[in-house]
Amino acid sequence: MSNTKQALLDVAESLFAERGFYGVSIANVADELGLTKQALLHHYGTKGQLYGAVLERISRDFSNAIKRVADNDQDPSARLADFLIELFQRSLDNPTRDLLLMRELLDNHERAKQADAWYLRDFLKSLVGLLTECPKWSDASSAQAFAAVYQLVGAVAYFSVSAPTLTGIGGKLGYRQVSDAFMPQIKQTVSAVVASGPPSS
Amino acid sequence: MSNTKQALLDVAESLFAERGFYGVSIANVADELGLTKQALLHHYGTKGQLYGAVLERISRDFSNAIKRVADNDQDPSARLADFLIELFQRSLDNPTRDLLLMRELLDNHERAKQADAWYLRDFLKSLVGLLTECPKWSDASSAQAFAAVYQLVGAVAYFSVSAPTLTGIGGKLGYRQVSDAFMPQIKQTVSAVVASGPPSS
DNA sequence: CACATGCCTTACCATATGGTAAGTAGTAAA
DNA sequence: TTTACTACTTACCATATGGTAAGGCATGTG
Repeated sequence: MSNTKQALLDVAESLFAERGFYGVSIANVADELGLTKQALLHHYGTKGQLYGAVLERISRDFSNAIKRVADNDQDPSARLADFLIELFQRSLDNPTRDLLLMRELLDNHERAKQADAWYLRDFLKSLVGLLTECPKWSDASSAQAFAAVYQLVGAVAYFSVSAPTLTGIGGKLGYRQVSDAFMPQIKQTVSAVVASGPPSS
Repeated sequence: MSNTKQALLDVAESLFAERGFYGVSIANVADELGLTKQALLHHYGTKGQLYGAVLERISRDFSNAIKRVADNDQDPSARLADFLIELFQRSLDNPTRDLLLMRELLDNHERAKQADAWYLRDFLKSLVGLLTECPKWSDASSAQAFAAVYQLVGAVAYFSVSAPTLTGIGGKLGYRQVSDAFMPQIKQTVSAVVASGPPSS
């Protein structure tokens, strides 16, 4: 991949995350690099293809990260925690991607519905698998395990995209404090969920 | 408020939730009612004002719901659960609003940052207040309480906006099962959080 | 040298968009 | 009957947008 092509992808990822698909014109992206939009169209045939390339790269990075975590072999509950902490760390390191993926969840039901293409699919499958390996969860239905796991993933994703707003409300210091408190809190919740098993109906 | 004005607001809310501010033109909204966009501009001077009116109505409804729950006087942990269940119910009843508010969280940091205008502000304040009234949380920092509460709110909001995607993946039946499992799970997590207090550092 | 190929530009275009201006039909008060 | 107001409409416009067409320029390659 050429240098410009890569640079266009970077800019596009950042702008799409910030303002969404409709909020960004291809001219906006090209301008950022001092190019014309036709230069962009030379590398990526249409706006849709550019957006697709952005998603594809994210998806690729995501699967790699999953594999990395999946390869360690502790007990299920520890790996469960590791998975979620990996997710959380990635969110803190690269919050723009969470923005973009959240937008994708809102906008593109059609694409998201194709389970194969959905970036979270393998991740959730791994998590549910790990949870049902835990003693208290061995008899839980997959729907129960999924609900438990999705609750945790959702908490992290929502917190991540809230960063700008929370910073605005609490100031940088306030946000920092909450952010510091969030990670241990999630860990503790994971432990509690693992330890207590599915809710008794 | 005139009949048409109300109808325009309804359509706008639904479309903005579905496609976002930039994804909807005022002509789209007006067309839905067989009107011209100038009819819309007659009632709401600009597109931005229309969007503002949509948010304002949601915010109003939201505060009313908060007051309703705040008026019952059980013990803190039960009211905490009530608050979150109210939130969850509202989400299930009216998922489009969650979409719209999530978009607002992503798009409009400036508006969201004005704490006064942020729809969740009072809600979160109530929740944090209730949590710190619980015995185990009396010594927790406000950042800790906020992190704990935000985790729960985020879980619910994220689940709500995931509905279309989850339905697409698991089918209507699968989504129904997960959705049924989600509410008890959240309740249990609330209990666990309240009971265990902030994580020991 | 001729010629192709990759990267980019200027020109151009059809369409959509938010918004203004001006006017029309109906209704109600003076 | 005039006046005024509400709820619209048709006409129009400047701007932005995604995309096409065609060409320039550099770097190889035969």
